[in-house]
This record gives sequence, structure tokens and C-alpha cells, in this order.
Amino acid sequence: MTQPTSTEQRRALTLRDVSEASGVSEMTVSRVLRNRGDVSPLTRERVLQASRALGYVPNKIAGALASQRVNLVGVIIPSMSNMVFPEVMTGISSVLDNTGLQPVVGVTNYLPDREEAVLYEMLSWRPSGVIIAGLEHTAAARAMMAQAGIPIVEIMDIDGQAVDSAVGISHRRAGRQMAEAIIASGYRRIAFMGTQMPHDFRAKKRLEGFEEALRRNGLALVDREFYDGGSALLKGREMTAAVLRRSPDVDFLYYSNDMIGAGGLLYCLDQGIDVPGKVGLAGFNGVELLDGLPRRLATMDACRREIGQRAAQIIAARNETADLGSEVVELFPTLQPGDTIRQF
Amino acid sequence: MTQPTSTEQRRALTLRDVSEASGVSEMTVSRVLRNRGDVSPLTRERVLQASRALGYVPNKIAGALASQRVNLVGVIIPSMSNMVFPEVMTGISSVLDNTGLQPVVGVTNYLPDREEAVLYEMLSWRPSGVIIAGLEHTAAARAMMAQAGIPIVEIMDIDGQAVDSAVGISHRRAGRQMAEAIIASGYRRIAFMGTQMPHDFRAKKRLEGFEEALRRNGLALVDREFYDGGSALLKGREMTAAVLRRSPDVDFLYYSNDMIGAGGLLYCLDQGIDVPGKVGLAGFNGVELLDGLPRRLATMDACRREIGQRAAQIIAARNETADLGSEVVELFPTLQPGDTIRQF
DNA sequence: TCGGGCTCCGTTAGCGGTAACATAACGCGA
DNA sequence: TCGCGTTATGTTACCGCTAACGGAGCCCGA
Repeated sequence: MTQPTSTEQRRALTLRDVSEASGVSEMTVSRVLRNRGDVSPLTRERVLQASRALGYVPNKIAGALASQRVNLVGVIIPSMSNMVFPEVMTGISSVLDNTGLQPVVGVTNYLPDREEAVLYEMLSWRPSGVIIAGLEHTAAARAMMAQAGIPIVEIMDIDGQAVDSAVGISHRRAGRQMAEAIIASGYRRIAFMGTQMPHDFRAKKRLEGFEEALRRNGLALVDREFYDGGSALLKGREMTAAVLRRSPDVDFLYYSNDMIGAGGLLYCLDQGIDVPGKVGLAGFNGVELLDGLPRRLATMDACRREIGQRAAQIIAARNETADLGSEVVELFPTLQPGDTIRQF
Repeated sequence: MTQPTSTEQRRALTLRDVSEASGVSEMTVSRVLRNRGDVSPLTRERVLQASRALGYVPNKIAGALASQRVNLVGVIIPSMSNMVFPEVMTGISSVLDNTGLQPVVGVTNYLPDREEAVLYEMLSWRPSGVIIAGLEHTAAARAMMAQAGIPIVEIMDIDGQAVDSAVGISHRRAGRQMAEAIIASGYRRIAFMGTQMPHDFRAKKRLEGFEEALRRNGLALVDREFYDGGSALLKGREMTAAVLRRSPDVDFLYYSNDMIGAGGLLYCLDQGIDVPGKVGLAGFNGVELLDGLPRRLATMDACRREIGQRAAQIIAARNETADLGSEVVELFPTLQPGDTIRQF
């Protein structure tokens, strides 16, 4: 057997090894493995055979350097643990899978400095594009993106100025829209619960829009509560308990995300509170999880999957056709009233 | 102004640009940017200034090719959407953050062929190590890992033969342990609900261990139900309804994961079923979500975070000290009885 | 029979960094 | 004053692959 055993540690294989094993030049091997250029079926088969027999894995580092092309798309998101970004990723992958491009994820934990670092790291691999959550970034991060010379798509939000392209919804408007629906259903004493995170700009914008609509209707939040870390479902329960204790007369609970909303809903049902008669509830995101709850929480889908898809499409298109310009795509979330807002 | 505006599209910057701008050789610039070798404070400052002014981002592709070192660790997992892998990732990151190494994630959707493809893709970037979920892989994938010449850590499971190192728990034993606890609490008519996925080997092993323990106690599952896709919480409800309808006399529901278990629990509570008096329930994983439920579901934590940490430690250590051998680390999950198993 | 256009494959010259070595400048004790 | 060790910087030769071009061999119509 000339086949080396898997136990002996040998130096990494290169094109040269395959080329020697199959009796053709490195260039021809390269062509075969990339399906590029003309190679006779016979040679092609011989090369593939040799390559497989040796267990050769091409070195993309060298390939990328030589060809000045990297089939990677950087995706920078704040978190992976809530349900929202996995679905964005699904949308991105579903489009990229047909393009030879591949997503690489970086997580920032809602920290601007970390975002900057992750971006720097990604750009140093010279990706074909970057998809990044949000419109708010450090000055350095913005500068890097502007300089990078690759398509950049900022996703989730369109309330602000994009560096290049953007795909998202208006969170300010989403907040307004929810407030209007709540008011239209006759609720007046409304409380808000959300995350403490100072850098969750989208949650902040939703709240701004929400309060603005309240103001326009002569109302204001009667109570508010913020949380930080831990099980969102549990925090939802705890915050809801605290708010209902502190402000027994509230008639609506608006949550900045579905997970704490679900916790609040479970708490209200546990307590035998009449939902939506005495107290109404609403969340945000339209996560799948809600389908399994005893009652369907009112929410607003954030078009997560479509955002991912559209963003990926922009990157892919610009990668094919170099001279395409930037674009801003606004998506429109739909309000899902569920069973926790009074209907007339 | 010699500073180019961000709108004009220029060719990418290289070390040469920084070197010319700061009046030293490319090598010196390289040294400064990597904090390596002796450089006078004055030169250092000049270089940094020029580099920042230009907005230079080093090309890691070239760097990696030249230095034969890539600070990336491939992490290959089946899914990102359930709660288990994000926590593994957290464990991995917490360790890698102190090492200059960086995780890169690939997702396989429980598809062996896709796993093979993802692995191939990752190895082609010549990472410093690979962390991969499970012990079951295609023959080609195993061969690639054996050949790669880098540390490989298979995580989550230790019931089987590792290619190199492994960190995980025995799912077979976890299944047995849960069955024994259930039987000890006096339950006898036990049903199982889980995923349909043929390639979720760990769920399969848990079920095998579970059934084995039942058999040893003269018992057998009285019913079973499988699901596929959709909201796990909802599926848990639906399957539970189906099982209780079909087999009204079951007294225990064993779920292959916490999410469907939570759905089942919510369903039972909705129906006013006495839990754990008439029917007991248990899941698997110990996900944080359970904390917010009306009642605490019995479960078993899978040591997810620690698995991530230990795996990352192995990679990091082998990266520092080349001649370390492979190791297999077994972790031991603890049973959390919660409120859904009768206590005596 | 010859030229021109295929098909197939090889050669050459980098891609943008870094390892390793070479070298200049300097201080300092003998 | 010389020689040697340090420190700071430059030079050279790749890393493994691919773009671009070149050329041999062949078929085929004129």
C-alpha cells in the first residue's frame, strides 16, 4: 500500500502532490478541481481519482490570494440566543446557497466596540460583502465599511442613514402602529416592559414611536420596567408581577419582545387575570414560539426571514454585476392581533 | 486634502501603501501591526498613525499564507435554532476569547452530507482546530479529520469512537438514568415523544438507554410519537394531545427535548390534568426557558456550556503545545426533578 | 497541402504578506 | 581605538494557488 496511514503525521498536501500523483501539471489539477477551463474527460477523471485517493483538500487561503476572490459574506449580528437572528440567517442562507457565496457570522452582544472589532476582523479576510445589523456604528466602523470597496447591507432597521444599502423595517413606525391599535381597542392605561440594553437601538426606536403615538392621543405610559440578562420568559413574569403590583390599574402591557411578552402572558393566565378583557398584552417579533402558548400573543412580525433574503440578494447581485448601485428596501411588518387585544 | 474621499473607489490598500506613507519598509510596518519584534517607539508611532490615517486593514489571507497560521477554529453544529448550541458557542467563545483564536460556525441541519461539505469547506481554510458535534460522520468526513493534522474535538456525545478528542456526556446513560428516576417514582405506563430526524443520534441514544432501562424493569413504552419541523412548543402540545387521546391511561410523558416538553406541560395544565399526580413529564437539556414556565419541567442538563469550554480548552492547549495527545472528557449531567415528577 | 481555429495543457509571474537572515547604527568596556 | 553585543531596520525567498498567456497537436475546408 502506498496509501499513507492516517496515524502518521505528514506535511499538508498541495496541488503539487496531486499533480505528481496524476501525471499532469498543477494548473490542470487546479482547473479540474474548480471545474474551470477545458480539460479532457480522461485527464479529469485521473485527477479526481488521485485527489480523492490522497484526501487532498484545496487551500483556499492560497486560492483566494491568487484569485483575489473570497466567496465569503460576513454577517454581523448582536446576538444568536434570541429567536430573531437565527431566522435572519435562514433567510440569508436560503439565498446564498445558490450563489457559491457563504455566510460567516460574527456576534457583537450589542457592544459597539465589539462590533467594530468583529468588523475589522471580517474585513481582514476580504469578504465579498458584509451584512450587518443596525444603522448605528462607531465612526471607525462606518469608515471601514465605506472604504471596504465591497457591498455592505445594513439590516433590520431603516430609520437612519445607511452607509451603503439597507433592508429593514421602520421600528419607529412599528411602535406607532402598535400604539394606535391598542388605543383603538379602548385601552388607556398602558405600561411598557423591555430590555435595559442601551445599544438596542431598534427596541429604543419602537418605544419612541410608541410613546409618540400615545402623546398624540393625549396619553402617556403609566409605568415601565426594564430587565437585563437571565431567562427572558422568567423576566417577563417577574416584570409583569412587579408592574401589576405597582400599578394595579394598568389595562395594557406592551413588551419590547415576544419572549418577555410570553412570560407576562403566562403570568396573567396563572393569576386568573382576564386577558384581554381586563388587561391586554402585545409583544414584538412574531416568533414561532408563540404558536404553542395557551393564547396567541398580539405581536408584529419583523419580516426577519425576508430581510435576510433581500440582503443576501443585494450582495449576490452586486457580486455578479459590479456596477450596481446601493439601494434601501423598506419592508412592512403586519400586526398580528392574536388573542390578547380586545376585538370589536 | 490628500485624503481620498470615501466615495471614490480605489484599489485596496496594502502594506506598501502604509510603508510609503510612513517612510519605513513593509517589514517594519508588518512588525508594528503585529506587535512583534523590536521597533523603536518613534517609528512605531509613525506607522500606526499612517495606518490609521489611511484606514488600512491588514490582509489576513496573505498573512495566513505566509505564516502558515490561521487563528480560526471551525465549529460544526447541526442547528442554531434550538437553545442548545448557542450555549455551547458561549462556552467556546468564553475560552477562545483569551487565546487569539476565533470560532467560525458552520451549520449542518442534521444532514451528514452537508456536514461533510461544511467540514471540507472549513478545512480548506486551514483552521487551527475543529470542534464538531457528534461522533457519527460520513467515512469521507472521518478521513478528512484524521488527515487534517489539526486538533479535532467531537462534542456532546461520548458513546462511540472519537477521531481524535471528545468532550460530552453519555446520552445512553442519561436516558437510562431518567427512566430509572421515573420508574422509582412509581410511574409505569410511559410514552415517548421526540423528533423524527434520523440523524439526531444523540436523541436516538437517549431513547435507547431509556428503553433499555424500562426493559430491565419489565416495562416497555406504551406509546410514542414523532414530529418534524414547525414550532416545537406547538408540536409538543399537539403530540401530547394525540398521545393522551390514543392512550388515555399513560401516566408519564418523556420528551426528547425541553421545548416539546414545555408544550406538553402547557397542554396538560390547560386541560386541568393533575401534574405530576396523574401524569408526570420530563424533558431533556435544562434550557433556561423552562424557568419561566408555570411549573418547572423535570429535565437533565446536558452540560452544554461546559462542553463548549472544555472543547475550546483542548484546542487552545494543543495549539500552544504541539505534542499533546488526544483526550476524551466525560461530563455528567444532573437530573433536575422540577415539579413534574412525583416526589416521595 | 496548408493555414487557421479549435481543444487541451503547460509556463510564468505574481497575489500580499511573513520567516529567516543580513545589515546598519550604536554604546561600551578593555 | 577596536571589537563585540544589542537594537532597529531592511532584504530575500517563499507560502500555495490562479490569471494570463503560450504552444503543441489535431481536424477540416479550400
